[in-house]
Amino acid sequence: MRVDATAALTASLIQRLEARDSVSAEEAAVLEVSVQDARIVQAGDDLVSDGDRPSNSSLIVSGVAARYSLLPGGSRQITALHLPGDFVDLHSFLLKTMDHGVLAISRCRVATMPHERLTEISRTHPHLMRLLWLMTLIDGSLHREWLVGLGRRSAISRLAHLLCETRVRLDCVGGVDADGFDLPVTQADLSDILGLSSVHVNRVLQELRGAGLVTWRGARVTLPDWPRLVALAEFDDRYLHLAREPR
Amino acid sequence: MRVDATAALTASLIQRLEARDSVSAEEAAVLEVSVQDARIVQAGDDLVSDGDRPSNSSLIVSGVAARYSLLPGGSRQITALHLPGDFVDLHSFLLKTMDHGVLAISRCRVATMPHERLTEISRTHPHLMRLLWLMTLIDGSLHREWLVGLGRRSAISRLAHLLCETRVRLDCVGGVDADGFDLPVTQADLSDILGLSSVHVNRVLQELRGAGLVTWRGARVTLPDWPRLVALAEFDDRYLHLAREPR
DNA sequence: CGAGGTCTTGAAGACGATCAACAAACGTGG
DNA sequence: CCACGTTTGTTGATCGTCTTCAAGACCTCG
Repeated sequence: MRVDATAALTASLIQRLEARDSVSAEEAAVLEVSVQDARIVQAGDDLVSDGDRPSNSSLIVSGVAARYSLLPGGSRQITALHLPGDFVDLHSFLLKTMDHGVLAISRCRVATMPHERLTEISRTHPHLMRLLWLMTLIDGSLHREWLVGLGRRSAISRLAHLLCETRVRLDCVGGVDADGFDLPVTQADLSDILGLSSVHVNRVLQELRGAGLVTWRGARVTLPDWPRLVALAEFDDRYLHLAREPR
Repeated sequence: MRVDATAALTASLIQRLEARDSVSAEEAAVLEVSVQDARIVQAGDDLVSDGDRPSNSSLIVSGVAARYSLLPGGSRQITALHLPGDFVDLHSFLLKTMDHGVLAISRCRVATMPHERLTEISRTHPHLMRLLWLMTLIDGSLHREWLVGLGRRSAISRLAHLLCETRVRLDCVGGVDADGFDLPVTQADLSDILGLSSVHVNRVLQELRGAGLVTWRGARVTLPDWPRLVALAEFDDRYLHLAREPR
């Protein structure tokens, strides 16, 4: 399904890049003309599937998506959560073959950039290309932080950490207001992110609610006591690399 | 400490790159002149520390290193194991500040490439730069596979998987012979890789030994029944992206 | 030969999984 | 707008994997 490209598709992407370095008008223009083809992906559908060899990379314009791997036994592990402005499969530009899938957690508006344009950018706009590289490096940094969580954090602090991380990431693209933010993720999804059973996610979430650290009704999340949540999560946002500096 | 650069410092790196795409003579030469300054790092010492802002990136010439994060409570999670030919902190080129440390697990020979040379390569040799980007993307791919392991695999299959992965990766750089390979990693190190206690690693390792899947004396590892080990680990090497194709 | 690190073993207990049943919320069509 | 079916969330009981604590054996290397 196609939709009109009314609003700038690259707005959130550029916001993300601008949080790390300055983007010249020319670079912004290059992105603008390279990112096209907005489409809607329904919740539960794959943006890209395991084994695909995409000829373009997908940029989330709105909605939430997740990278996931399925094990032979049927269990699922989500390895990343992607928000507006994220290039979910930028790595397929060089990796060529997808070794995991990406699915829409909520209804997503998705735009694409052809891989030939990326090759071209690598020849003509080295700095812009370094910024795109940087985005994949930050993905890696998130992966490492999740590894620390899965390996060494308790269930409750893992969940608290995810909420802290998501709040900060959403804040970058204007997804947070005074009341909190929308996170259209089920407890079953959460369990596949956190490496827990959905029953345990439910119990741990109730603990956080009981402690007055989280409210979560429908998709609406509020974090009434940020400092205590950060302390419980041992959250330190350095790994998000939010400093603006020449790259 | 400095050592003479007798053998080519970039041999393993180029071997790794050549496993994914062809490297032109000129590109190899660029790497050769950019990678310098071989030094020895003793086992247990940091190659790079959390918080550092390196002005060059470190390439492992020989030995084994690990990326790790320390939690406030003192526990440690290892997020990657690095072998000869790995650029352990290539990402610091763009991330600028290290958000984790890299330590020598065994005595390592380490060479470095200045970040200015990387910037230069990004301007003058876009294809070579894409290959370096690719190396960081493969790191990310390994991170995701480890996430799947920590989140969804049992202790025994996690350990089996690590052994499969390490065998294949070492094989790429000629680190495997008919008898097996050297993996100078203690059970305590293993426990920080696998997110387990060292006691449990010991027990699980004995299970693998008992099943005739692994022998491990000192640093020497052999895997007498590869097919059964692969099956137990549910190991599928696609995520290592070992196909040679234009990138 | 001694000393520190590494490996091994046992016992007890915690954290989270699994199974099962039910309640609540949601969305879809009548 | 309500009825209905399906998905999502909640609760209880039981079970298993892995942790923790502790002590002793083994090795390796100065």
